[in-house]
Amino acid sequence: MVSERHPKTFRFLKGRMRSALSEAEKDILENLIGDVQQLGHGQVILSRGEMAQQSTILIEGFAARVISRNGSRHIVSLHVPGDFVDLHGYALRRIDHDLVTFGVAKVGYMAHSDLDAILAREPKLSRMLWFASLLDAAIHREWILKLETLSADGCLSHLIAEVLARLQAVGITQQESFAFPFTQAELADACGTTPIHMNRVVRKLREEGILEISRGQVAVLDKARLHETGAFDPAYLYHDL
Amino acid sequence: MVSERHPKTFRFLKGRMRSALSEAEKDILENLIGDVQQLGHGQVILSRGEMAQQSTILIEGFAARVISRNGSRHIVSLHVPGDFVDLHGYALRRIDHDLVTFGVAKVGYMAHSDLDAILAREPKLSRMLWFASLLDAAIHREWILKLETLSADGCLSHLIAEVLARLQAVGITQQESFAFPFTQAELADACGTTPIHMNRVVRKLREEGILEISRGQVAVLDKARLHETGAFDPAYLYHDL
DNA sequence: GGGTGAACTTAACACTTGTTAAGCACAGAA
DNA sequence: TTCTGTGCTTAACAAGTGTTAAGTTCACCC
Repeated sequence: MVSERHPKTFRFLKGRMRSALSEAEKDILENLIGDVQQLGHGQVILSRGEMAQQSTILIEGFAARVISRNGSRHIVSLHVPGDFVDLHGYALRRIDHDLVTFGVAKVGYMAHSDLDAILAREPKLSRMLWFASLLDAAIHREWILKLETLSADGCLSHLIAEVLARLQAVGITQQESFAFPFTQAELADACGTTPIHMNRVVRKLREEGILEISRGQVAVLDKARLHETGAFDPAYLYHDL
Repeated sequence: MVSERHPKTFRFLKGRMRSALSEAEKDILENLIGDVQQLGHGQVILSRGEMAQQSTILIEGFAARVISRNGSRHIVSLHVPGDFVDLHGYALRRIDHDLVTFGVAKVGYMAHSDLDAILAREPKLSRMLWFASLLDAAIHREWILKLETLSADGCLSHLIAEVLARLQAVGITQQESFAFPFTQAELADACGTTPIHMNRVVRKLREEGILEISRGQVAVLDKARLHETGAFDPAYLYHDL
């Protein structure tokens, strides 16, 4: 873990809340980030049951919310730079899952006492924080829908389409190829299937010329058909707000 | 639709936020409910794309968030009395699904302009509202987990176990039998399966003496085994907060 | 350069679930 | 009462997915 203080820019944070916040408000938020750490792959940011005194914003890399139940691991959400990965720990206190980094990641911490001050004095920022958690809930609902309606190939397509859209929204990638440090077994954990079946699905999408996944790298070869097989419509990401 | 003004008590609202709010704060919230309506079965409280000027609290009956996609309907969340069913419409403005009543329901409305006032002047209440949406997100995550891990019989068991726990938490039922106006086809919509398969599952749980579902009435015959087949642990409902 | 382990790949078979088709039970309307 | 529609039930078959068991590839370390 490498630690640094008061980094100069958080372009992701600025990028994310672009239209809704003034520069002054963005500065308030940015200055609340007291400590920044570089984490390795598979580090636990916050584990189940912990009472957090701070919340975490993901600055670089990926993170996921992982629930382990009788031996098997399941991924219930994914996070990209700019996300408050455990903002809900602020109001909920106790958290029912682990937060784990995927690949090398940089995170910033925000003390809950500072969030108290925001809630007391900055109604517009409060609403913004609230909005951030509602966006999480909207993404959860879309995951519920995809798990209810899609078969495993559609589910993987949807997942990749979502990650691409979210990365592009924060300006990390313009191309349709990006680093994505998840193994096939972990993709299976996020789609509610088995590694073996995930492998069948990966092969199928590769053979159809839609997608190429190998060694932590994803290349979207045919975005239109990816969206089609994943029934993907980005409206739920509220990128226009 | 029958309309009444300023109902005397909202025991469900009081029941839900019991420990966290003072009586004075509960009164503030309660007085914000401007209009109360009695709705019939299958009424749309709010439909996709609408820009709501108010949010809805469910006082009696059930409601669900329904997403229709190429002809088929899917249920992504269920609501019991005491829930703000579309609080997220306040911060998100545009909503990506329909809200539909199941059975006869009574709802109250809260103007967004009044919520603005709360956010500006009542930090503790603001936090409470935020908590309410985080609770929704926690329930969403549990649904994601159950859809990823459980087969259809586990999924139905989990659904029934959750509804029972939530009804008991707001003090509507002490027994393990309750009115639940959902058809097998609608239960299938909520579990991501087909009506035919839901019927197999209902029969199986009935034959095993775990559950009895008929004509909109559910009777839990063996709660321990229901929780076991549904891998149900109520911690995610945060009823202790 | 060979060994090691993790990730990936493939195959065969069993089980779960979807599909199509049909008939039954029950409540409400005429 | 009969008619009618909706919800429920069942069966047979097809498709999707889980399980078990191998084998392969690749990066990394000795």
